[in-house]
Amino acid sequence: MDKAVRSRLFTSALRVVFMGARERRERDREKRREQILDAARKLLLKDGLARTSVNRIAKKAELSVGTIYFYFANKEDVFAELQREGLGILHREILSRTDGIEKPDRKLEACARVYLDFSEENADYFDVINYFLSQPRIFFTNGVKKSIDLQGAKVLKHMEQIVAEGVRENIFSEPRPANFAAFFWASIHGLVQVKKLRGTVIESESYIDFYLYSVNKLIDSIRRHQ
Amino acid sequence: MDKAVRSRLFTSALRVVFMGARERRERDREKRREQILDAARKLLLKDGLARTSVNRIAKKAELSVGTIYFYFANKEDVFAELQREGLGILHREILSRTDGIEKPDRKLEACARVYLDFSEENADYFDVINYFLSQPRIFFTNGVKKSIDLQGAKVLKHMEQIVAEGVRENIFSEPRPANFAAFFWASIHGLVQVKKLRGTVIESESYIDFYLYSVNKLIDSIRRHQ
Amino acid sequence: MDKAVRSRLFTSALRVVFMGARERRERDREKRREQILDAARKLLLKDGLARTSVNRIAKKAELSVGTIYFYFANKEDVFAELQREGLGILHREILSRTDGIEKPDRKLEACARVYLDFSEENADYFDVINYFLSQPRIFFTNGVKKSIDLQGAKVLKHMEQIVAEGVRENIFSEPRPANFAAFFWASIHGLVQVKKLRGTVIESESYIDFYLYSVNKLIDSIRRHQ
Amino acid sequence: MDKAVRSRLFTSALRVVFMGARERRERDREKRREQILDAARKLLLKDGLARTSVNRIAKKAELSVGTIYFYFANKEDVFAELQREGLGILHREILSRTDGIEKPDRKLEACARVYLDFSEENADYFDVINYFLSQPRIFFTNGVKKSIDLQGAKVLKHMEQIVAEGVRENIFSEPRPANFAAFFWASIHGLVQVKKLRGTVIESESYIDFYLYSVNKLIDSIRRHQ
DNA sequence: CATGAATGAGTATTCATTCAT
DNA sequence: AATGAATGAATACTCATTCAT
Repeated sequence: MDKAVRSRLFTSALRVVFMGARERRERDREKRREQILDAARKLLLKDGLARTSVNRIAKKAELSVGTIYFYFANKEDVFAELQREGLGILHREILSRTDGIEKPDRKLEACARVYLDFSEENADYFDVINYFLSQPRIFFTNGVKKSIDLQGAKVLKHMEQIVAEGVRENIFSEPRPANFAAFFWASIHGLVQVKKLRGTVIESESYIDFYLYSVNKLIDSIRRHQ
Repeated sequence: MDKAVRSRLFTSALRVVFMGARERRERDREKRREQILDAARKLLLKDGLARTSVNRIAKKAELSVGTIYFYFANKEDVFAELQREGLGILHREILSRTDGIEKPDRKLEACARVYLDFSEENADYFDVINYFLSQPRIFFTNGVKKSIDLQGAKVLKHMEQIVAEGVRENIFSEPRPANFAAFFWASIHGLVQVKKLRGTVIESESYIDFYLYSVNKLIDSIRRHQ
Repeated sequence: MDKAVRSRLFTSALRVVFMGARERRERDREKRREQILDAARKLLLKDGLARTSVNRIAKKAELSVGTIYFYFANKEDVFAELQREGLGILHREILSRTDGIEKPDRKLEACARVYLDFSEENADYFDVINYFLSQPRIFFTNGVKKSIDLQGAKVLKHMEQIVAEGVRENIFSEPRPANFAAFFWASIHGLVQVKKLRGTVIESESYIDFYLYSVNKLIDSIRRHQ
Repeated sequence: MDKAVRSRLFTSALRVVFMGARERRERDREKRREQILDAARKLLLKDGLARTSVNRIAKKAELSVGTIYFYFANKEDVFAELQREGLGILHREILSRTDGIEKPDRKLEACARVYLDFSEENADYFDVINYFLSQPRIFFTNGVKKSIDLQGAKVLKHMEQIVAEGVRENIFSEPRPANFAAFFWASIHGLVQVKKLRGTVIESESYIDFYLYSVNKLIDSIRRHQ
């Protein structure tokens, strides 16, 4: 083996080691963030926002408080991330479960079903979203709010397109699809929130019947009558 | 005078004295409770839920902290009382502002307007209601919970009656007025909650336009089409 | 012993007990305040303002943090009290040690000596005063500042009166005694502060000589020359 | 070529290479130090002493925290350097602003004015100086302390020379110019410190009037009376 | 040489609640 | 029945410093 070869080998070996180190670090960082978010999510869902402090997150994540602040600028930032995550999942879910459906009205119904399912199957994420929505007054700084709203907007945009599609196909009659999408979402959100009152205030036989009854009323309100 | 007579006389005399004292005590106790609730309410309306602590209530009421805990088991108990108050205000407001209206559809619209107004003008009462409603676990004693539910049920019942009225007058078509009332309320609750997103997710020109647009869609969904 | 007497005795006994309790409580409160101030003073002088936190004061005083805040509204309030105390002692000291002296110029010199002595014998209190004087920018809220300044003003007022006396006796010539008093105090304060530099920047044989040399220069500056 | 010769040649060759490298390294090191001090200075002037942390210096300097600790043992060490800078600025300022002035009494007055201006215009440098001066214990390594004292001594020396000059010119009468310089500086330092009390303790119309009134009294105290 | 992740004690202040009197 | 002193854990966030890589 001559010098040149040896040198080249050495260099490449070094590169591998260095690349590996940098990559590993990056991966470690991502892992730490996830570790923190996991702890935060668990606490939030177990004890509620009020009792989810940075100190408790740190303890749960088996990290120091300082470390939390190394990875996140704020307590706010931690929760914002969780909300973005949740909205992302919701969005993908909606996309995949409206994909095979032809008729726009069925698509809207599917959206509503996905929302209810999401609130049950991803109860944790739903609660995070719900938490901030039902929080009295502002909690997020503007920048963070914008970024969350953007994720939320994706969901709404999808519904809006379904409505527009229905209008084109002469199934729906609605001059402002965006408005209806917002209305639709606000309503099903309220309906899902109210689920916990079944048996007392909501007397209906079964909640799912009540939910679908309501969703259909919502869809009917833009259905074109011949 | 024999012993028995003397005894009876004595007992009845005692009763008179004790009744007076007991009644006075009762009245004093009620006065103190009111005094505490007054202070709590004032602080709630001035500083919001988060900044209304027992210590501050005590200072405001010119009583000691210990006294607060003599009359209320918890901080939550104080707010539970306020929530009942809030629901009472909402109920009376709805009654009075639907009173002069003839047409059931206008009445429903008025209900929705009252709800929005209440969330703005009595923002702190609204927050208290919302706080306890979006809380996952129950921490009220059964009696307290029942009494709150009762107040809430009154509101729904009133809406149900409006729907039933509309059905009788052939303006609405709805086989289950109670269901629709619940749906209506859940929807407008969601719509009010979503107000904080105006400007980002809710793009509509003005929130009130969006709100009324939505409320009318809701009412349209049970309107009889000729 | 008849009933009336017994009743009166009982009442008076009760009063004694109650008075005692109230008084004892008052004394306890004063004792606690002193306890807190003692701890605060010790820490301030040992570790400096920056390291004198409420938590440390509490630990030193063997009390809980909450208790500190029960007796003082602020960290600021604690230190303000210390400063007031110190200024009070200084004032009394100046009064007593200028009392027997006839000549105004000797009186002023005595003031300066008291200030130096105070900085040595009550080094702790002097340091507290000095600490806040040498603190960059504001530390106290307006109300507190006013109250401290009032104590300080007493000291200055006394010096001003000495100057005015000297003017009346034709020993001093100074149209604005208040101005001179402030100047005099500022100067001797600076001189005392600079004591720690003796041996390096201040080369003079003995510090006390340097101090008296300076004080006499100050007094000479208003002495009437015949 | 014997071993010894080879060795000597090798050593000298090495030295050449190393000297170059060492020098470059030295220059790099100096550059890094400067880079750190620049950042520290900027933060100090922008946010004040309290908010200038090592982490923030590192961020500002676009270096890692570790690097700061490679070049400076302490946070204090960084500020010690800045203090030297501050004293240097003060010295140069005094030199330049007494330069054109003829009369020694006017020169002294100018010194006093420079001191006041410095405390205002270079408030943060003044704070650093004051901070270390009013600190009770020494925490500088001897070398650092010496170097600071030297800078401070330069300022005093200059004042002493002005006094001596005045004595020679028969304007001043002062057997110990060094003593007076120290006295003068201690006094104006006290006067500047006391500025924050204007409006309460210092009642004078305007602080600057009070300051100049005082400075003139100081100068008068060594002025030869004919 | 340089990095930057990690630490954990530290900050002032608030809080619901207890309990001896 | 009422008081009010006392608690101490809790809050979000910062800091100087260390150390493996």
